[in-house]
Amino acid sequence: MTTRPHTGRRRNEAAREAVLDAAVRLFREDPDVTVAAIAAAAGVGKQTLYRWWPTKYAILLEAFIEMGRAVVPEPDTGTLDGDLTAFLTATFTRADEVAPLLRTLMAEAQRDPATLTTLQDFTDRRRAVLRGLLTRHGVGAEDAEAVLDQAYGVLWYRLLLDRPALTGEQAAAFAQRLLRQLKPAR
Amino acid sequence: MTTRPHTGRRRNEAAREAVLDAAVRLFREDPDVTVAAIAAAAGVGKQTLYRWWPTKYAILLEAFIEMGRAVVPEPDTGTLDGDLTAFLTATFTRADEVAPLLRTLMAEAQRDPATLTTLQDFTDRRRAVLRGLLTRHGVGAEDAEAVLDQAYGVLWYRLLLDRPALTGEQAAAFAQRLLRQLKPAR
DNA sequence: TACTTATCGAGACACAGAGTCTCGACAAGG
DNA sequence: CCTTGTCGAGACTCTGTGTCTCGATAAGTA
Repeated sequence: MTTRPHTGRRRNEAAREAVLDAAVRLFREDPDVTVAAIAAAAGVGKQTLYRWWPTKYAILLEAFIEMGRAVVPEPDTGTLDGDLTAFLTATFTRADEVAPLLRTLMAEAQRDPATLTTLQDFTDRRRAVLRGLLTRHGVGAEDAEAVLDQAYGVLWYRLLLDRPALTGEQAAAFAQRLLRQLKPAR
Repeated sequence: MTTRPHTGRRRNEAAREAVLDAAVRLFREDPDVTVAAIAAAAGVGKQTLYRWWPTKYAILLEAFIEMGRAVVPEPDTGTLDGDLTAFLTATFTRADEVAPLLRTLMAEAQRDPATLTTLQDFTDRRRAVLRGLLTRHGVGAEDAEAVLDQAYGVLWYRLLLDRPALTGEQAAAFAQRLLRQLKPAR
């Protein structure tokens, strides 16, 4: 079956960006924004939202993933210690800006399987970056997975319980702890 | 101002327990149960629910806290290694039973400040138990707090992203990791 | 140019669930 | 017996979701 060539009016890219923008802005202040409010803020009809996204959370998720594409720290200081410290301090200190969005997305993931799947994909990609950093420096697979769980575990745990994110110093100390627990064998 | 002695019909304890029971049972299968469904399952009028609880999540939270009162493992094997291993294996392997309830409560805590506060209290009490275990064996405050964050961080992180809870062996290995990262000074 | 197709903003609409209100019945104390 | 507060039950309002329809518009095709 060959795909029929596209006909008709094309999707309005400006409208798409206005919607993503409005969603991020409004969700930041109120996790319970209405679809109508997002549409109004974007200067768009409600049907335009439902044409392209299944729920308002799918809008937020898409916007968030596009935002995150730019901000993936991948330090290369030459040492495991230096790279891990740089990665964790950058990750933790930047968490506060996006905290309300992440909290909303994680909450929605608990009731909507589709959101959960997409959020899992997102977290898996973040894990992959840190995993690459670790294995590049010779950390074994078992050690690496444990460090991943602990690093992102602490990040999300504090985030969701509304505890302040780790400061730069605390994140650096955390990195030292994680290094100290690696299998002595390596 | 003295409190006026109570008059009128007293609260029906049987109804209260039926409501808590029904809430736990229904929330387990569907995070989006309606208030009407809980009332019907408990054989109770909706107004009875609203008279005693502000939201359906408050019902679940109260039921959950009562449940949890019975199940607080506090091992005493004599060694830090033994106690921590026992505590973590018990905590992680029992997490699956209550996973759907915890996920629902954490999700609600992201939008309702009152639920967040109560959930914080709950998690603080759990932290206190593990903290007591650690300090009893001479672990320093800084080390202890870091271990608490990591232990409960990993638990919640895997729970909320719908990853399988750690098995007994994995939890034991996790305990060893945490011990290995303690400040060498002690 | 004319025709076709799919999008656009806007708004009406149906539907579901939260939360309030009222009712007559009932239990406990004065 | 009288007052008070709870009980189960159901009607009711209100808000937000999601669908449907409308005329207008943009893009490709004949």
